[in-house]
Amino acid sequence: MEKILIIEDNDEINKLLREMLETTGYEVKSAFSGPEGFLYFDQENYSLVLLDLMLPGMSGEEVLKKIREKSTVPVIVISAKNEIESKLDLLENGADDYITKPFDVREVRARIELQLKKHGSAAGNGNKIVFEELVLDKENNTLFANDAAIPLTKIEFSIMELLMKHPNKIYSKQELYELAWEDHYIGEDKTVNVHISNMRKKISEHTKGEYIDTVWGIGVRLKKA
Amino acid sequence: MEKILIIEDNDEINKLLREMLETTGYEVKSAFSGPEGFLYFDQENYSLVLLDLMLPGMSGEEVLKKIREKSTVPVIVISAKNEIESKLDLLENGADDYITKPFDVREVRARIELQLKKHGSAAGNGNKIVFEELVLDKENNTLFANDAAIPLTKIEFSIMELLMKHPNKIYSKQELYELAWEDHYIGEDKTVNVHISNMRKKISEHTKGEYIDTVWGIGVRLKKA
DNA sequence: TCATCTTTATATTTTCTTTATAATCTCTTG
DNA sequence: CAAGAGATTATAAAGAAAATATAAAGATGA
Repeated sequence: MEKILIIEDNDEINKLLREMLETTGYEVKSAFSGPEGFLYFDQENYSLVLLDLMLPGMSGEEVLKKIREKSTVPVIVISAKNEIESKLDLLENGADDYITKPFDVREVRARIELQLKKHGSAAGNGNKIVFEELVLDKENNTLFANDAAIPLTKIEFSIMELLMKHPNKIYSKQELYELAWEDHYIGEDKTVNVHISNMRKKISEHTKGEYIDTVWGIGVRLKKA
Repeated sequence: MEKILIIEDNDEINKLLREMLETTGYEVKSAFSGPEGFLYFDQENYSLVLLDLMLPGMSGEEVLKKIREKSTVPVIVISAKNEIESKLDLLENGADDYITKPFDVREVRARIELQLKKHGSAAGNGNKIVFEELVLDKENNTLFANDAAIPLTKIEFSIMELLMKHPNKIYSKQELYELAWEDHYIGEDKTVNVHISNMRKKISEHTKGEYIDTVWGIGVRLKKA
């Protein structure tokens, strides 16, 4: 099912959109401030984001910018007529469409469906984890780096899944071993090292920066280049 | 250091409170909607919560109720005079104190300090230690000085952790050696000196004052510049 | 057999310790 | 109170040790 994120601080409008979308058959998450919205966005994969411009905590423009640093998910901006007119450059700054208040819910629905179709419904649904240039696809045991498919073996996938689920968290080799192998650690970090090394080699053929970062004496983590 | 959570959707008021509290020496997290606030609350341990009543997404009353299902953390409600008068029963519903808008920041501070003292400041919290400009993050083995990340090695981290856990306490080199190395002291203070020196160098690139202070003939301690 | 995983062996990198020398402080003494 | 000896600490740089990287050979299992 397609998941849609609504970031809108006005309770009534938020609720209105939410009910319309849920009736239509989407799964909906509501956020009521800029930071809250971005937080949800960062935690899960959404098929589309509805974004108000006037938000407490962080403006819609900022939210859009931060989303665009990470993802190409369709974003539809919603805002008052006068706000949007001065900000038509939003479309250049990463928004895919915009809707002015007051709006007709049917129009909103139509534009959402258009965007979803346009974006090929292929994008971020269910079982994919995204981090910067990397997309881990659970269905195929495959890692995509800038759309280049990198096949991973079972253990490689387990390790990568852990790293990508919690980027920036440092995993000791022991943790990786126990979690990826589901076995007890017996002082064998060498094997882990080999897998890491192999993955680095594969990944770096398709990316600019390095992603698997060694923290000497502690472990490894996923980190932006 | 005490961490305080502000849940207030008005950007200006949020900022005002935040700046006042940070100046006073608290670590502050700002939320701008009800759900966002509760989410933060659920993720970390805070010593105190400042809660507005009129919030998008979830009312202050609801937030308070959900907080009380989980915690006895002191909550100070902030709201407009007329709102609060009709809701004096808040104090019965879990709030520890209330402040009416417009407020004097000094009064807010006084009430916060009162609540913290009352509550014994006991709350065992997460994995960051803060001292002045410095934040030691256990997750990343990293020291932040004014938000600049300073990577520490394993031993450096151990030493810094000790110093930051008990600022102003003087550690002899022997103590540092035995605690950081988990080994017995064999008359070698030179190594400790080198590590201290290296850390000072790294830190001073990002801070104004010196933090690691030598007490001649006794040892070293963490001390504000 | 084939692909994957593990082990082995060696190279590389980073960190830790030692060494050597300079700078700083304390305390004595005139 | 100033000067200087002796002790303590600071720092740079070299050497030793530890941790990790990688290639390639061997083991395992469908």
